[in-house]
Amino acid sequence: MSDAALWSALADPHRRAIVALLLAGPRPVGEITEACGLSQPSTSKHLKVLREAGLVRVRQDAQRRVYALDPAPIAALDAWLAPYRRLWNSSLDTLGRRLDATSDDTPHPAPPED
Amino acid sequence: MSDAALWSALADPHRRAIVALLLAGPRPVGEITEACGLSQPSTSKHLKVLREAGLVRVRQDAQRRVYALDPAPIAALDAWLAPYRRLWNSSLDTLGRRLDATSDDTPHPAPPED
DNA sequence: CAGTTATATGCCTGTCAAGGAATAAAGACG
DNA sequence: CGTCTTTATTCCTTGACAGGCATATAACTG
Repeated sequence: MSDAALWSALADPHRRAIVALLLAGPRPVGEITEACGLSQPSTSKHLKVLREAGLVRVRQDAQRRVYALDPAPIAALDAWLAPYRRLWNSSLDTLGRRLDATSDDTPHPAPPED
Repeated sequence: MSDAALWSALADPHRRAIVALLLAGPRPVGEITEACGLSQPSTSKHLKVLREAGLVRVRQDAQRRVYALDPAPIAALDAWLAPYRRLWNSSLDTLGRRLDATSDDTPHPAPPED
């Protein structure tokens, strides 16, 4: 529940690396271990945290356990920062100029899309 | 710099509370202290972390220090989760949780794309 | 200047999380 | 059944961090 688990899970750089790796597709623990340069027990522990935060799901394949990303909690993150997104959108607008112009929202659809 | 500072700053619930409070507008330390039910030194320390993560800026007003949200780092967060957002958008599509059987050499071809 | 308000810092302590080594558990396979 | 493989768990140690208290710093006031 608590996005507390979500935040603290993603607070760790190794865990973010795992999540980023799983973005490319499901992986068994061994591959995650190697790709992230972690020890096997460490990987298992991190995966446990991610699992309990709901960020990953496991599928068992023989002795292997294939971990896959569950994007739902990240959607929660997205929801969390939604209010802030509005804020920085407007602050991009009024970068150096503070015009108390008319309340006519200038629809400035110039997305600096990179 | 490193979003490491950003993540670890936001990992703390009190700090998230402060950030959420500042979303409504700039506040001096005293108000933040009271609104979040923190002690004054604790508030100052949290604000220091937020400051070093670039999440807040200070403006000095007599003896008071008015803290305001800086939305830029949150934009970085948004950029971070952009790839995942695509993922959960598409997973909304495939509601019926189909776990792909990528065991041996499943070529993993065309998704049923209806 | 002394005194007062508002905020920041230092020190100390308890707590919690991470990493490493060893080991357990579960499945495959001769 | 014994063994190998893959992953999870336990124990232990260490380091980081938050909280509380006292105190320092800065700015205003008289």
